Amino acid sequence: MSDVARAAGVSPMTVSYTYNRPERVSADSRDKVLRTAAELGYAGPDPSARSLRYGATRTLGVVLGEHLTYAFDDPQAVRFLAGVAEVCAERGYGLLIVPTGTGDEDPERVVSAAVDAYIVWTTTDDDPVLAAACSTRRPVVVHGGPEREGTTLVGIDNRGAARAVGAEVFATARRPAVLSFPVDRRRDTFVRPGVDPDTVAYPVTRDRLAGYRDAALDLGVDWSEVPVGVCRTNDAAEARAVMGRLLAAAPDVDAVAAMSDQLALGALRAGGPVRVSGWDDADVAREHGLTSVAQSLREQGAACAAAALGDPVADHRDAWRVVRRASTGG
Amino acid sequence: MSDVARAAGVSPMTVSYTYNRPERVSADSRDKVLRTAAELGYAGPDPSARSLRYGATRTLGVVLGEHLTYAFDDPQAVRFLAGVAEVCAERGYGLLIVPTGTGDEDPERVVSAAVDAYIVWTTTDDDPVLAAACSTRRPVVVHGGPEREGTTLVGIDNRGAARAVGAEVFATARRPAVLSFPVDRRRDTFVRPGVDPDTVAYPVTRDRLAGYRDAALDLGVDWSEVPVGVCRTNDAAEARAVMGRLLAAAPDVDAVAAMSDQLALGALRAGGPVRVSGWDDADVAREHGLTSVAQSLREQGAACAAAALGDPVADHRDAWRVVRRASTGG
DNA sequence: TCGACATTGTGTAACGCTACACAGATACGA
DNA sequence: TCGTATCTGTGTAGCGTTACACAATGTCGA
Repeated sequence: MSDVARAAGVSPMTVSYTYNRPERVSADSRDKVLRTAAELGYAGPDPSARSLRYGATRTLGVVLGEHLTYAFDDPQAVRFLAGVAEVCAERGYGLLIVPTGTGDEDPERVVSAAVDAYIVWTTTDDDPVLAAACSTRRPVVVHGGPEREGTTLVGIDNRGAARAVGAEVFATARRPAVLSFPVDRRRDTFVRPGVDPDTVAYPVTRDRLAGYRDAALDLGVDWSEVPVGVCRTNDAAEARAVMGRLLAAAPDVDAVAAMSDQLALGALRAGGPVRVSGWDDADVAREHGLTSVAQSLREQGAACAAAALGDPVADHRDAWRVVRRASTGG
Repeated sequence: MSDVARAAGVSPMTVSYTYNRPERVSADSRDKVLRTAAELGYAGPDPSARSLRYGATRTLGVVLGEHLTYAFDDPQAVRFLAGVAEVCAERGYGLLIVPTGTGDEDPERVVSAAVDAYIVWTTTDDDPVLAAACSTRRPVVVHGGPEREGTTLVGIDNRGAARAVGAEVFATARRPAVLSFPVDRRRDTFVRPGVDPDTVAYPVTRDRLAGYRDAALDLGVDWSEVPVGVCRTNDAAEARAVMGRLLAAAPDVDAVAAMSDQLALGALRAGGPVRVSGWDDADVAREHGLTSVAQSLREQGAACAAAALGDPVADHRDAWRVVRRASTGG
């Protein structure tokens, strides 16, 4: 910048004003500065220096959990991101996907991201990256959970919703079952009856599991007899395989509550149970006549972004409803 | 930082070394510094200042085109992003989605993003944002096109691929048709016969259209008789509607080459033509037995990221193949 | 002719950090 | 006892910018 100033025969401040407050500078100097800048290949103030000076970066950081790679494969996460991106674009904020690799590296690294606030996608209670984000004293908005002092939480009442859809899908069942997201950071797949919600590290998964258990108890079903199939990723093909194992272990299962439409689709394809419910009411649910818990992740993403930027956010706890379709008898 | 230094009774440099070269500092001072930092709520060096000092941000910028919102709705773009994200996560780079709104605002704003390099998703020849990115003198990698002096281009030979799949889908057809992406930034939808590829502003769309025309000419079909349906977004529902209009105008159409599997799916659902081909070989193509041009956008995303970071990249021009399925007679 | 006021340009200082060169202390073999 | 090497801490300078206060000019009405 000082080169440009020298070459144009003005002071650096004039150059600065040319870019930031063009009206503060005479048309003459402005033209001269811009011409000189073009000649010298100067493309405007350096963003890092500017952020340093301003104390703000006009960028939101999104932490997508320990496996960034899964995030883009998960249509839910993508819809959520779309909501965040929408608000960012509107306000001219950048959207930084914070690099988190295998989860083994130093979580403090996340704080080396130049952002004004963090949005954290559903994670575990003990996620070190969440802790690191909080330690920066920048605003932190968490989607789904965990709830944490000093952060804003955006999400629905997963337990209540699970109970409601569970009542629907388990209604006439003799042997209900559940298809679940991972229960801890190791993301093992397994099938086991009566998984205790309290042992689940992801708050969202924990709440949904507890809600399904509520529904089972409401119907007088012994939870310890309810097989739970845990899938590593939110993927229909994997869910189908896990469902196969579940049916091998408990062939009389005739109803499955799944934590996503993708998992539910896998259950349908495994060809076993009569009644199936999903979650999120994605296109795929509509196409396959799947009973599902409708919620707008896009809206929640937008709400997270707005909250991160300091706007007051509406309570989303009741922003869900059960959509009944053929997969639970219409 | 200087506060911490003062409180811990050491110099700022010692604090700096504590974070950046812990081994350069005695265990005593290190502990003292970290303890003091924790007390004062100091969470490590400020990223902006650090970038300024280093002259690098360890962040890659991705420009998703004039309508950020569409990008996340487009499964192709998402897969591409997944590839970029993968490389970023591996190397500890952040991935910044550069805010581009309606396209009306000052394109120079993109250069106000603190990134080390830009990756530009398929855009038009005259995209002002691309120009702005180039003017920063930071490395620019373009996916798909346009080709531009001083930038790296990653992408397949769209014309060749379109010609090949066109030969397949048009083979026994009496009246071929095309379902296309938008032809310019206005993104109008329309149906018109013989759209001239040279009038198309998006290089990728232009090349594919030219390839389809090549295929038509190879079969002795008069291009000016070939109806082209242009869709605003990469969405099956919209494609179905456009296909309906196309069939209304030309009911004898019996083969459709579509520029994506989503568009092809829309064509299938419109229930008209016998032969249909898609593009990208997504899950949806496999499920519906759709002949498609297979290419790995994820790999191309990864290649773009690698190129942006200065790695030499393999040529992707021939990284495609036609997958024949039932939709063109097996 | 003078002061009040608007317009335009400039210098200083600071944003928070780290490369570099150097200083003091300690250890060790000769 | 001395020189040399190693370890640890510090000061300076500068990365590129902009807020702020001020100076230099021009404009205008009284």
